[in-house]
Amino acid sequence: MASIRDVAKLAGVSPATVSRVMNGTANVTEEKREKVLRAISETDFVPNEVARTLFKKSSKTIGFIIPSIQNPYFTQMADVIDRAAKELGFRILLCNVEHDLDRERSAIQMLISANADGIIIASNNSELQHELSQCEIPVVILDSLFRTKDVNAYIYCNYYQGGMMAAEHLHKCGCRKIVCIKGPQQLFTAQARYQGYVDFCEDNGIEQHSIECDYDFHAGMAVTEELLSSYPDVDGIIACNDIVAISIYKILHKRNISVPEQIQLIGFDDVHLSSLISPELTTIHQPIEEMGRKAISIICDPEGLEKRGKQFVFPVHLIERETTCMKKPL
Amino acid sequence: MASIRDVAKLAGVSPATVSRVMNGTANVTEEKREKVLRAISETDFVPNEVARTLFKKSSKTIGFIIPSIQNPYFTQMADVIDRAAKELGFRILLCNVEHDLDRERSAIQMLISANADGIIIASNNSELQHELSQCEIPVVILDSLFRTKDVNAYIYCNYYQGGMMAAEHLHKCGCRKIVCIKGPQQLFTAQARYQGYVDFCEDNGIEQHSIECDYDFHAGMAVTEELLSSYPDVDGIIACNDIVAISIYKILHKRNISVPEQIQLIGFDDVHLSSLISPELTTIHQPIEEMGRKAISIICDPEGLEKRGKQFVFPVHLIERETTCMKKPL
DNA sequence: CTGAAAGCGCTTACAG
DNA sequence: CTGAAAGCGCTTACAG
Repeated sequence: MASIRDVAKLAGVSPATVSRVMNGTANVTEEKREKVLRAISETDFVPNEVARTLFKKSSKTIGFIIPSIQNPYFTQMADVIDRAAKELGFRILLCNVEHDLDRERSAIQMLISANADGIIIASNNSELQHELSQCEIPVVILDSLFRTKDVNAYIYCNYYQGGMMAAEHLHKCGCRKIVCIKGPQQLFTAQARYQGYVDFCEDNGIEQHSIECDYDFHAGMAVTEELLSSYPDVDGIIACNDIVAISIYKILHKRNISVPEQIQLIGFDDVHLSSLISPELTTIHQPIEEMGRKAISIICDPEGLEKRGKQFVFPVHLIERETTCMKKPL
Repeated sequence: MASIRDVAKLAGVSPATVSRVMNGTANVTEEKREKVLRAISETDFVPNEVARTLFKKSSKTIGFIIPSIQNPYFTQMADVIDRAAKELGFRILLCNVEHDLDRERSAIQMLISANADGIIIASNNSELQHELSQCEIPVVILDSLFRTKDVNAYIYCNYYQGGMMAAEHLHKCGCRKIVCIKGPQQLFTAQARYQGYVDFCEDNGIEQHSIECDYDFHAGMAVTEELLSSYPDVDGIIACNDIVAISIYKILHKRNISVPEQIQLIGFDDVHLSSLISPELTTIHQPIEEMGRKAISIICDPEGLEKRGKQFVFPVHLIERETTCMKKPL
């Protein structure tokens, strides 16, 4: 690997001059400029980003910490964030922590010590307050609401309303025994969605039934078995997210229970997959694209500074597809 | 952010001593050790990884370059690689390049200049030879076979055999008009699979029919429309991967064409999703776990050195599920 | 316009 | 055992 000194020597100039032509940070005589350029290409020189970062204290990198790389909600978000960051000259360092608190901690430490310029974290663990507070770079907390320093920004959707919408939709469609497969209740997203369901039921004098379930397909399948034996007369299911909805559907299909005729089903997130499977999933749409772009703008835009310490709540909306339908009156 | 000097000052020792107790790289009197440890925790000191990397020329980071984060084959692989790397004290830097050659180039440059300790690249672009050859760190090329330096290792499956197996299976199941939805033919994976199909057809005197299709669901859906109008009497479809198979199924389902009764369908990869959807997908299984672990061991294991420059070809096998079935003899 | 010098925050020979 | 010094590869005041 050629270093800046090798290039300088070959071009007959000082390292400072090489640096200046590379970065266009000062005028250099055309003659030297050309010599430098030639030397760079002859040596296949690539500046060492580590040294640069050490000096500048900025790596033009933003860490994105996600709880699971297997959940398409996060990979879609990663894709959006990636593109948005690239447009502004930043790159994304994706840290998959698989719901492990220790991995989450070490991801934060790693990002700080790697001179990341910001962190977007889709975590729900309030135990990270300490780690998150000691870091001097901007942090955007996605889908969660635990308190940290005031400089951090929060981005999430109106999950409560989403939960309500889901319940209301199934009710309107004629379901009489609606079971809510709620997500892990230590998670903000799951709590809020469930609370929406609960309040809708209370407001309308509807019985409440729920089972807790992790946000992945293994859990979804296991829970469905339990659901069917506990509530043999269920006719509407609210899943905590699309992946769980898909796994619920799988079990129903296997048992020859028809959807939506016998049981109606609604998901949450509206990941691409939800309209790819058959039948297409009725679900609550989250504006993933907008959320991701907002996160990046808070960290990378110069004007983003003003947005820190604030909460950005995005609206959700119902997407009616094929797993729900208006029941014909008897 | 406290630096090693701050800690040293507080503990009344030299920075060298602080470094020694942090890294356990030399004996330090118990007394000083304790002072240092206390100073570290009082200052919330986290060593700057960038400075460390600059000195050591190793970041304990391995880059994993993938063509698309939306394809679960790659996210499953990323998950495996991530875990395997972590076990050996390395971390993964996932670079999603979305099939863009420029992004691919810059990912390689970035990894080199970030002092990555190795690169695993699932790319198919032989134009990267130059970039890949100039780098002094080990490179593992996944799912591809373009020639680079001899020190690079290659990991892939017996795709040719997979293509044959798929054709053979549909033929055995009684399909008489098999259409191969082949992947982009500049890709090694796609070529080899298609060639397997072609050779099986030739060996058995079967007509060949094929349409090219990108490895994603948009392409899959578009191609299916074309397929159905060009081959109205098709009764067997070989998809280039599971995602495309799922999108093919979607269109068939929409057209009320029953699978496997009217048309049989087989995928490739055996991603988790393929057994999650309904009906479960018959597919060709790739040993993703083993492939990922092998890639990491080549880069991170001390003995991995000997494995460089070699090719590791993994076997595939047929997984019969619900989108194919033996037709009853007429 | 351009070079010598200092410094980013670590680590490791080198003395003692 | 421990500190002063040099150096990893850059960049940017500071002079000239």
